[in-house]
Amino acid sequence: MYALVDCNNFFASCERVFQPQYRNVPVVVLSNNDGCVIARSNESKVLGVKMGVPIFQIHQLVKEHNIKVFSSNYTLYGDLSNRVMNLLSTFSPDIEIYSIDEAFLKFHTFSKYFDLNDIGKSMHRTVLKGVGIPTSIGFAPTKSLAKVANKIAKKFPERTGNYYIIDTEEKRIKALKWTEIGDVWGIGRQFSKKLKSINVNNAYQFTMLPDAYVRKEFSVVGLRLKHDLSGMPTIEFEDVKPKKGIATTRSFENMITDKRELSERVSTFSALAGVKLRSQQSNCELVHVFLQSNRFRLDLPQFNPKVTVKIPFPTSSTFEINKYAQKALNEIYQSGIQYKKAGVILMGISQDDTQQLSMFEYENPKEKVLMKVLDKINLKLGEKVRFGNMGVSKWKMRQEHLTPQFSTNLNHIIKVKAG
DNA sequence: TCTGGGGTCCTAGGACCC
DNA sequence: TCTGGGGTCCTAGGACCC
Repeated sequence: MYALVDCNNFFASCERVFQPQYRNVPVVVLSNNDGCVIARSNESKVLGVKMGVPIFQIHQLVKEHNIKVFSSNYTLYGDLSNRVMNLLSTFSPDIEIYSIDEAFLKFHTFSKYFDLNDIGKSMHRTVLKGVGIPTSIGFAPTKSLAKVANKIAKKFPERTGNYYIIDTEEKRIKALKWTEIGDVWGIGRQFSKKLKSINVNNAYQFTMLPDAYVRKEFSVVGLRLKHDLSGMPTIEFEDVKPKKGIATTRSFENMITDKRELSERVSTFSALAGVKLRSQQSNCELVHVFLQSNRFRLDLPQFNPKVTVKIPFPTSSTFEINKYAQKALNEIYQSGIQYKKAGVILMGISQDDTQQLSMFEYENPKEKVLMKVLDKINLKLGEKVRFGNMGVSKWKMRQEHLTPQFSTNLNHIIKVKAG
């Protein structure tokens, strides 16, 4: 049996952990630069706040209903996520951290030694008490069915006690008939449209389609999903794998035309991507750099150049990465365009322990050591060491509603008064 | 005025090889 | 008039996820 544990309205719930006064008021959390709504409390959902809407489009609603607005605080969310995952891993050694707010757990010998009802109740209680985050839990014999069970638990918290178990054929069929096709894990907008056009409106109907048809129209991905939903474990439980691509991309607060300014951003993106790369003990051989104009300003010329450049040897050094990223920027930059977004993506990733030595060119071995020291200093002191071309003009994201880093910064920790 | 960021996997088609 | 066949590898783009 698998369990899928999902934190309810995760970012919104995180903001409430240290600010209980917002527990019963509508809350939303915004994306970078305070752009779009990326998390909503139940109260906000009821008010009709849609996922992904630009906040400026709902100013009226926010004002009318006193919706509490937060800028995103990823340091806080990341830390609370770690705490949740640590608690969950005490329930089973087999845990797949699927995203910042979701994890699959595997239970091998469930019915003999454990009662899933006990486990479900206990997991919810433990995480709520230990971190302050409410969760929903779904149990089922396959991962996609655990997703379905989870949705039921989330939809009917009172009736289910925040967990739901699919452990019989009757419950499986009933659950699938209840699940709208567009809500199925792996069925997105396009697939859902296509399925509805042939009158497949729920998950059960999808599992009744012929294999050959599903394979042809929805590729092997769709076929695997069909089997998994039918009760045959097909979507595999996965161990932690190093990432195959590492991206650092940002929209700018304002549009940028100047090449030097772009070059500073690219340097910073290179450095951030380098840190992520080294933290998973990897090296990269390809650097992809892109620029984008403002896609919402159709009155302005649109230009979205991109290029991938090869580094002659695998490296994890910020110096090397940035050298080639700058080269890439030089290749694609055109003056006279107002750019709104840029990014650096590292690809061609290999692991430290499977290093191919290049015959002609290689990295200065001192760089590895230097980067190690640098990462340590920055971890300890918080981004004190910067590279020359990252520039001194410290640009800032718009974050007008940012909460403190309650759980990761000593200066932000809540003080409790005695007496 | 204002519009996110970071991933995965699969497929089709082109380049290239013998 | 007429122009092989069978592979591999790589990449861009599209679908999906949170």
